[in-house]
Amino acid sequence: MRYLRKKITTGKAENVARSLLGHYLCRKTEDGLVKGMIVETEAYLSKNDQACHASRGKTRRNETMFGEAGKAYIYFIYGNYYCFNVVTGPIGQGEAVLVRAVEPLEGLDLMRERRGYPELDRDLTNGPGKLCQAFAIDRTLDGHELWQEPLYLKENSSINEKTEVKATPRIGISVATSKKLRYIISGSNYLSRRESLE
DNA sequence: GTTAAGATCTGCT
DNA sequence: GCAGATCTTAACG
Repeated sequence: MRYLRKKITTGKAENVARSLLGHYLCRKTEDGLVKGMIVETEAYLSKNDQACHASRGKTRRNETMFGEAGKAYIYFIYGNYYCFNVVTGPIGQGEAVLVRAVEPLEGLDLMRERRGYPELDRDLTNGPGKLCQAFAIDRTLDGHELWQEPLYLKENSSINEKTEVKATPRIGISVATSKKLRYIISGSNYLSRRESLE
């Protein structure tokens, strides 16, 4: 298994959001390795997207969003939680993909410890704040290059060609709610919301 | 300096 | 299904 080719994280956020599904997110700390498969993402565009942090220009918080594709954009929200994004656009563009949920694969015990031993394994990582807790991701990793340790993307060379991807409205935003920029692996048991019938 | 809102989660009903 | 916790950020004065 190799590191994810950098070009997969480069391009229009909608396309990258779709492409990242099924690949792996890995996190190494001195406590060990944690690994999960990406099952849910959201695209945040730079233009005509009021929900995107970059839509009102560069600030100290969002400046990595305007940086190089393949870097991590991490921000703190609601007084308690971090959200993890992959920057996708060329320098100056301001687009990114929010990783909302992964399926836990390795380091389950470490995730349980960090998450306070939830009853169900899917509660380890089925939400942007939860997966950051399980993966020990915080602002110190903002701007980190995702093709090297200790936080990196790895290729899944055996993604099922028949994997069904669905696009739905994004979650938790109050503007631009009609755009279908949330992408999920249909049928996954590790999504942040139960798949609705559409 | 002050204030209001936020790409969420948890626990309770 | 819904309200409360919690505090950083950015917009405004």
